[in-house]
Parts: sequence; C-alpha cells; structure tokens
Amino acid sequence: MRATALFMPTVKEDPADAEAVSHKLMVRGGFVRQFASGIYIMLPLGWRVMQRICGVIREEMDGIGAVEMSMPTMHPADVWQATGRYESIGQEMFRLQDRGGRDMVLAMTHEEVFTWLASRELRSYRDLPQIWYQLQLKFRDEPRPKGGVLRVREFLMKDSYSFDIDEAGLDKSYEKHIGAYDRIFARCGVDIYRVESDSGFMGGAQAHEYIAPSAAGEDRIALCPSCGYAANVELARSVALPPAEAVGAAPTGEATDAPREVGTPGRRTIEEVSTYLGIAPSLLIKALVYVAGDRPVMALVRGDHSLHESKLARYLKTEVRAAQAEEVRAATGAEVGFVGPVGLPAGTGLRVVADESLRPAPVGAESPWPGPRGYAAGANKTDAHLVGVVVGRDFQPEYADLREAQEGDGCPQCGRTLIVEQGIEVGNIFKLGTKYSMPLGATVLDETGRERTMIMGSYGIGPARIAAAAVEQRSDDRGIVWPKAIAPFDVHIVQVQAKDQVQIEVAASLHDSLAAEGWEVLWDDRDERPGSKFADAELIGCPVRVTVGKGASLGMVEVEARRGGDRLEVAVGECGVLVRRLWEACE
RNA sequence: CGGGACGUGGCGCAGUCUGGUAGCGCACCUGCUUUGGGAGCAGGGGGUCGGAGGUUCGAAUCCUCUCGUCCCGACCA
Repeated sequence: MRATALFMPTVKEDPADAEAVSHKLMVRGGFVRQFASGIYIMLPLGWRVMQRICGVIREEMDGIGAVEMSMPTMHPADVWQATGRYESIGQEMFRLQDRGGRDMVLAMTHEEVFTWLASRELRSYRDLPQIWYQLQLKFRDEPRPKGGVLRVREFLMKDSYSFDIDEAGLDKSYEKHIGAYDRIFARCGVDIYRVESDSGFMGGAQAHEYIAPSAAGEDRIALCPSCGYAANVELARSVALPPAEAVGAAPTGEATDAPREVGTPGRRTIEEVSTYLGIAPSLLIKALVYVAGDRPVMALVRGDHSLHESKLARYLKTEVRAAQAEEVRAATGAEVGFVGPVGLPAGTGLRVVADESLRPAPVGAESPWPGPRGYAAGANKTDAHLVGVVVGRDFQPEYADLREAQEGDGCPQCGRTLIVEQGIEVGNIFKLGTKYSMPLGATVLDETGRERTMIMGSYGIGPARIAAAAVEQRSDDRGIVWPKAIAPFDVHIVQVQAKDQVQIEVAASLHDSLAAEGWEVLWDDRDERPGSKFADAELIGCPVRVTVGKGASLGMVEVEARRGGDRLEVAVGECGVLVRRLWEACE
C-alpha cells in the first residue's frame, strides 16, 4: 500500500482534549478521530488494527468450536421487558420509538436476542452445546465517556454466548473461553490478569474480568504475588492489618468503662480528628450514611480504610447512594463529620453495618493489641466525638465485608501481602445460568423427554480496548510500538527521496517482493521531508522499517525494528531475509 | 448526579480581567531554493470569536440563558 493512496492524517501536536497516552497517540498517528463525545471514527490505520485484532479473535473463537453470526443492534423493547432489564437498566440504554410509537432500544449487549433465537431454534439436548458469537456494535449512553477509545458510547465488541444442558456443560464452555481468551490476549501482545469480578447487571454466578495493567485503566485489582489470588477490588476479600501503629499511643485504644465525649470543634475528616485527638486513623471509626433503596443505613469502616459502595450494595441487595447532608442530619441528628454508631437518636431504627475489620477479636485470639479495642467515633452531636468506644459493647452492628482491598492487606487465601494494580478491562466472562433462558423460555428436551432450561454463559472482548491497551503498554516517547500481530502493517518502507528514480525503483520492487512473501507493506512514497517521514514511521509503529535512501544507488537499504536495536544495512536482495528475522524477534 | 475548566481560521494557542472592531505558531496554496531526523525566503487564501438574547455609541471581551467538549468524583459487562 502506497502512503499516497492511504489516508493517514498524522498530527504533530497532542490533541488538547486527550489525557491518556493511547488517546494522544491514536489521534496523532491518524488511527482515530472523535466525532462526538464517546463516538469515534476509525480511520484506515485504526481500522486495519481493528481488523487484525478481530482476525485473531475469530481464529481463536472458531478454534473452540464457536460459530459466528450477526445480530441486529436495534431491538424491540419487549424482549428487554421480558428479562426485566428494560426497567432495571435506566439511562445507560439508548431508547427510541419507531414511527408506530413502538418502544425500541439500541443494544448495549445481546443476551436477549441470542437467547430469543436459541429459544426458537434449539429444541433438543442433541442441539447442545452451542457457542455463538458475533463482532457487533454496542451502544451505551455512558455518563462520562473518557480516555479516547477506552470508554465510549458506541463500540465494537466480540460477544459470545454458550448454551448447555447443565452446569457441567457450562463449566466446559467457560473453560474453553478461558483458553481462547488467554491465546487471544497473548497473540495480541497485551499483558493481562484474569481476576474474579462482580457479575453486576449481567447477573449470574461466577464471573472473571481480563484486566490489562495500565495507568489509563479505570479498574483496580488486588493481586497476590505469592498464591495468585486476583480479584477486582470491588469484590476482593482481604485481611486488614491490625491497627498496630496505634499501639501504645495513649490515651487511644484503651477500653474505658464507657465512651467518653470529647469536643472536636470543626474537625470533620478522619485526618482532622486524628490529628486533633492524637489518635491514629486506624483507631477511628469512619461512619458513612447511605440511602439504600429509600432507607438510610450507616456503614462503618476503620478510619484508615475506604468503603467500597458496590460491596455495601451487594450486601444490602439494593442500590445505594451517599446521603445528602440533610438526610444525614435527619437520620443521626448531627452534622456530617460527627456521626457515629453510638448515641443515635432513639426510635430511628437506623441500620448499622460494620466492616469485618471492626469485629472484636475472639477472646484469647492472638493479637498485638490484646483486650478490647477502644475506638474514637462521631458522637452524633455536632462538634463532638466519643473515645473509648468498644464495638459489640457500646453498639451491636451487623458485620459485612465493606472495605476496599488496599495494597498491603493480607491475601485472603494465603495471608501474604496483596498488591493493587490499575488496569483496563479488555474482556470478561460470565456464568449466567438461567437468568435469560428462564424468562425467555429457552428450553430443550433432554434424553428423557423432560423440558430443561438451557444454562448459559456470556463472554465479551473489546477490540478497541485491546488496541488501546497495547498502545498503553508498548509505546515509547516517539510513538506506538505495535505488537506484531495487530500492527496496521508489518513492514514500513520509508523512501527518503520521493522523486529519486533509483529510490522509486528500489522501493517499488521491495514493496512488491515483500508483499509477495505475504507481508502487509506500507510504502511511504510521499513527497515529504525525510524527518517527517521517519517521525511518522515511529509514531505509527509498524514492527519493521526499511529505509530506501542514499544507499539505493549501490543496491543497499537499511532495516531496523521499531522496538529498538541496530539499524542494519543490507543488499536489496537480502532484505526479505532480514525483515523476517527482525519480525520474528518482535513480540 | 456533585465539583472544576474550556469553546477564537484545519490543529495548538494568545487576546477577555481593564469594551474600541482579531493575532501568533503549525498546517494549507503559489514560486524559487533545499532534501537522511518534523527546511528557508517571498507571496497568498481562510475566522458568524460555539449559539441566542441583553447592556453599550461600540462586545471575542460585560450580563443572562443555552449548546458542546474535557477533567476529578459518583456511576458503569
């Protein structure tokens, strides 16, 4: 492909509205352009990358016996009403009406249609198992698109759906996907962690996410380097360190006979109260008021911990939101910053849920802080806190895992130290069970003639996120270093002098011979300054560059790998061999 | 949804506070020179200053409303 015939609008300066490295480089390299918030145009280079990623995905999906098809993106509302998601999803779904006033939606995912199809066409256990997939657009009205192509409102996704007669079959389909996904990400050159995840609005029993570590990612995952435990922090279990740093820091931590009130004028935050009272944050109780459904709930974590709202929501089995200042006042009688579990106004019946780390140690348990632990907490009186509060004596909360796992916590499996990493969710897999097949009546007859509801799984991968993750993980200060399997071209020929007849001939014959060997070749024949052409080649990031310049008249060209290493001068006839060698050495 | 910021030629920005009729760099067009790391000289084209309303003799600039975009948080397969 000649560059003069390719539309590749590169840009020298970073776009003003880009933050993430991948966003900047994909815009500058002429891969994508933003059309509207969260809606992107894939330019020729970007589309080639997408096609290559999709090609890898297709090969691996086909390899586990999945079959590709294509589903509509506009659905009548009734299928979504049947599964209850029409009501439960809310504003994230694009909705519209047809001319007859019928409610329609733009698909955010395709469980409903695939299950609808399965319910009509699969009749016998002999038809199972099935794995169906597609590469299709999804529409989600994200509240906040960001990070270029990372979080968008319209995007391509590989989604697959498995249909099995029983749980054992689902387990097999799930395992097959794990195998395929491992190969897909490895081939695409993206490092990933497979972590336990929340099944969220997909519902279902078990779920994993594939997280590509990157600073641009929105997910945080807790990892145990010792035993391999890996989970999204939104559900990661972990063992809190004891508040050891406070040991001996009298008068804190001592259990007096009863809580004692102390004045804390204007000290609301953990840090302010901690400093003012001279008590370590880990010996403070952080009390947060939430509205769960329509009722207020008080959630407690230790002062050095963070509450994870989705853990609270999962425990309460309802959506939660932070209470407004007036709601806090109504529930506790105190201003925000001074609320606590002791001394709540009588009769409110406020539900109090404490994180497990606040549960009193069993008698005789080994602890660096033997005996009851006295905490400081809000007094439910503006400008006052209580010290010497003993959990279980002064108040009786429910206990649940509410805290966000943090770096340094103990691994729930082996007890060693957890680390926390940030990353991009590039894929996920869910065991759905009968969440969709039941309401849509997707059943088959088993060998005894009995009607059985199919057991389903669903599995997603975001090709554009793979591309962005690859850029995030592989770029350098000059531009992108594409993994070889997903680069827009394999070989980038830079012809230094566009009008030099010898160089034209050498470049043309190289282009043709390399293409004949099966390489995708980009031939930069533009009449640009050499400096721009080199800079563009590095920005665009194809694995191997061949420079046709001064040496051409002597039959010599230069070959080098984008990832670094020597620039080798070789005779034109040797070029193909060297290209292969360098390409094979690339990741 | 809460908080913050920004909309000025294609791109990146200055000008706004303190009102006087729009400027810089890059890109683009023409010519000449140049050509292995984002050229030089000369000439040239291109802007409803996001939109609407208002104040004023006069608005990119002040006021009101509105639309768009980004960032932090919340939310989120």
